[in-house]
Formats: sequence, structure tokens, C-alpha cells
Amino acid sequence: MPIELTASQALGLWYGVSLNQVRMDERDLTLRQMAILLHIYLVPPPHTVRGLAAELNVTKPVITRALDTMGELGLVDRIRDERDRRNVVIKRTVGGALYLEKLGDRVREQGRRLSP
Amino acid sequence: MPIELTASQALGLWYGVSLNQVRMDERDLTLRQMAILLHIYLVPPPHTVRGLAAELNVTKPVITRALDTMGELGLVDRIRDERDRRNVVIKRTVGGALYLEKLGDRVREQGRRLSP
DNA sequence: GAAAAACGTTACGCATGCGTTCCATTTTCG
DNA sequence: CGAAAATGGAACGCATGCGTAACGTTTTTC
Repeated sequence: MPIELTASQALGLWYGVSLNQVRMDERDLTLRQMAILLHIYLVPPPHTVRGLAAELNVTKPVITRALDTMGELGLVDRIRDERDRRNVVIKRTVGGALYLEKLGDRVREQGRRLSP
Repeated sequence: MPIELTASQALGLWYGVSLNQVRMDERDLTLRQMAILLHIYLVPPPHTVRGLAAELNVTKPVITRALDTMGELGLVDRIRDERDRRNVVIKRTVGGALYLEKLGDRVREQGRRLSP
């Protein structure tokens, strides 16, 4: 069930959500951090640093640092993979789920406000 | 003509556009810069530093710096208001319009890819 | 006309993210 | 086993954005 948007609606939607996010300023994630967080929550696990780096086309330290930051914010969690102790498995958290739930609400709300 | 999205669709849309933007990495605007740019292009002029600061609920230097950066990228332009020379009027550019046109296309494209 | 207000900018010290490079640990392979 | 590969992280110097406070210019106010 695809969604058909006009150019004006598409930008209006992006604007509304961005503005809302900036004004509230709860936590200010980078676009990269946002993409990482969404990937973790929308794509089936498991997720590793290397996998995320390849998926987003960025270097590994970028992922490590993003996980550091978002870990402190309680949005994600890291645990070592006991089956292959070189790997780190990235886990979801309640805080992360709540954060994205609010983001989703914001997107839906802005979608509802759209004019044709 | 509002758009009704499910929670999953809303996050999927945001994810798709963010991922696309990160991968391409043409120019990496802050969420604030993005909101400022969209405001300038979607809300009728004139736009001033003070007005933008109030609208986005940020301080004036934030606007000045964002205009510096986006000015160098060719996305916006600044000219002094000759009627009241204290003011600076923020103008759109061809580059900015093209940039947002591509963003809008990305949003529409992701909207079309949505599953129910 | 002089003082006050308004506007945008600059200066400062600080925090955070970046890319490159190197490293420690663990696993794989000959 | 021992060498090679793979994984995630730390270290470094750098670039950019932030908030606060001050400034220069221009306009308004009395």
C-alpha cells in the first residue's frame, strides 16, 4: 500500500517533523545516528558494528562512536557475542523503543496535517 | 488531503530517507540547518535572523552560523535590507531549490516503496 | 541631537563528531 | 601449534556546532 505524495507534501512533511524535533530538542541525534537507530529497530537482528558500517557506507569508528553516544542515552545496548567473542551484538532497549515511538507519532501527526 | 500512516509506515519512511541521505552524503546538514532551510523555502518571505530564531526556538548565533555554512554551500543568500539597514533578508538560491527538490524526491520515492 | 533600543555578528571556551591509523582480542586455517 | 585474518575499539589531530557574552551599526525615542 504505497503512499503517493506531491512534492509540496513531501517537503512539508519533512519540514514539520524537523521543526517539531528542533523545537522540542529532547535529544539531538545526528542524521547518521538516526539512521543507525532506525536500522537497529526496523531490520531483523542480529546487528554488528561491521554490518552496520557496510549498510550505511561509513567507517567502523563512526558506528562505535554512535553506539557510545546512544548507549549513554539509553537508546541501545551492546553485549559481546559469546559464540564468537570478536563480535558485539547490538540490542534494543525500552528507551530506544519509546524514542522511536515518539518519532513515529510525530511523522504521523505531520502527515495528518498535510494540505493537498 | 491528509495522509494517514501506520506507525510502521511512518518510521519506515523516515528510515528510508535518512538512510538514503546518509549513503549519498552529498551534504550533511544538521537537523537545525535542515529546518532552517526548509523554513526559508516553504514559508513566504521575508525571512530575518531574528524571525527564524524565534520560529525555531533557538538563539540568534545559531541562525547566523547556519546561514554562514549554508551560504558557503550555495543553498541560501543574504542581503542587507536597504529600507532598514539593521535587517538582513535571507534569499533563496537556485542551489537551495535544487537541493530541496532532491530531498522531496527522496521522500516521495520512499513513500512509494512503503508496505502496508 | 543624545540616549536607548534593535539587529545581526563576532569572540571565546567548550563539547562532540570525523577520518586515519594503530592496537588487543579472538578465531580460522595451513 | 603458529601465522594470518577478522572484529571492535582506542588514540590522535582536526573540523564544526554550541551557548554566553560582548560588540558595531542603525534606527527609534524622548
